[in-house]
Amino acid sequence: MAHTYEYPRPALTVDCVVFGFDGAGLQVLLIRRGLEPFLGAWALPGGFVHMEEDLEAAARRELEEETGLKGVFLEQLETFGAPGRDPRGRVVSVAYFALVRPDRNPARGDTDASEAAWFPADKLPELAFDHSVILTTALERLRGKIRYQPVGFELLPESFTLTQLQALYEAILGRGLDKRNFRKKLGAFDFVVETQGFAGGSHRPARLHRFDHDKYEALRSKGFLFEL
Amino acid sequence: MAHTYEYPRPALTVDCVVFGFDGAGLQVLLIRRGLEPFLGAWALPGGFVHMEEDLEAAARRELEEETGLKGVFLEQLETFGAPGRDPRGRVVSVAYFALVRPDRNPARGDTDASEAAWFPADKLPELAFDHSVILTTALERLRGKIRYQPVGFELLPESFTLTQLQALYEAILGRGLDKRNFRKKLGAFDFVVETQGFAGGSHRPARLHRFDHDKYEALRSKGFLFEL
DNA sequence: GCAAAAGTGTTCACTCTACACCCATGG
DNA sequence: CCATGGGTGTAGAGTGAACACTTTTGC
Repeated sequence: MAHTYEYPRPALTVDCVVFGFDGAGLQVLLIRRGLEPFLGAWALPGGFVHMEEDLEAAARRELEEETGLKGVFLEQLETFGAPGRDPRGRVVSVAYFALVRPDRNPARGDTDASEAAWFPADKLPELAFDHSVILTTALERLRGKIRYQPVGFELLPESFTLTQLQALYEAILGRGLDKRNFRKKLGAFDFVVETQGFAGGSHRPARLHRFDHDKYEALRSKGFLFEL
Repeated sequence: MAHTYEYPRPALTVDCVVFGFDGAGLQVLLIRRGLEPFLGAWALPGGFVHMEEDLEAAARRELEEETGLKGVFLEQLETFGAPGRDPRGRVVSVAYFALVRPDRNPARGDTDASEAAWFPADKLPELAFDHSVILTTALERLRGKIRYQPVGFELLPESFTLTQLQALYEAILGRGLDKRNFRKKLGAFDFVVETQGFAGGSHRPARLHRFDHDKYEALRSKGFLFEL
């Protein structure tokens, strides 16, 4: 069991593209850098991978340290390793993308620390390093993925109205959808089920629904393909 | 421009899952390891990333060094970094998948060196490290990808018969397709065009076709979605 | 009673699927 | 002339898209 590899090694980081949904538009969680380089610039949350630490675990750890988020949906996106992407030297970054429900979101409305903040996905500031590239990649992935996998539910509260769900799809896909067709298609899948609750407001209350993960898994394992 | 990061760092490698098509089934190119650990075992071609070397460049370099292949279709797959995946210590591997045309394939039928060999994708030997996991991931990705992106052409010669193309799709998707429907759908896309050539054989010659990359790009940029 | 959002069906066009026979060549 | 794979069309079912009005609630 030799201690091999006495070559110089690139440094290894993880970065997270965190998406949220505020009811109207898709949002991205950024942090303000407190260190050089790019001190004061906005950047994706992330940091160095420890020895003996799994990559996804590193992403979750950094996410919690820098934004307080835990237990979110997280999936590997792509690894960015162009020489020169970090002015300090060779740094390779494994990027993840995360989806956060608005109800378990400590950073939302966070004003005491100007360290983490949400930005509309279509109106982002300049970012440190190559983080804009990573972000664009993540957006494309999300747009592609939402069409054939039920990831959208990770951006809504546990129970939601069908109008909210439709607004989410419209925001991500960037185009309007027909209300009756949208609901008809959902009706065909039985993994979106009614709850007993209703949402309030100055108008007719909307029935709340939830995503039934077990029913979805049962269907999917039978070679079922979701498509919206 | 501090020389920061005096932490211990994981070692970084690239590994390539190389797919080929022999006219009947999907194949994977493996190499026999000449070093410990797993000496003599079959493994994915790959190796260490140099400092100052782009990740994809590293994958291409290793591919050429170990199999002689160059200029192939190559795309990043996923990064595997579980602690313990390499008995020598912490090694993180960025996996790529490659598609090679049978006509520019030096390794095919290679018998003098028992170093690289093709295996049917559904009948693989035990592999070193976690390479079986990587391979399974690559297969899933290929199956998913071929349905909405014209990657299949990267596995066929420059010009091919429609029967060959259909056989390829059937091999990857793992089910039979209707000949008339298959050809009807291709006819609707005008990026598969007739050439003047014919394939020989003891029977009626088949018209050769080719993939028109420019026409495809023109369509795709207009928001066109390929689906087979 | 009015403003605001919720909820609900039908028709038409198009796409997908199933299906069987004649054609061109080499031997 | 026969064996082998190449090449072609149609009908019926299913799916996707367009489209407008009634209901329920708070104020």
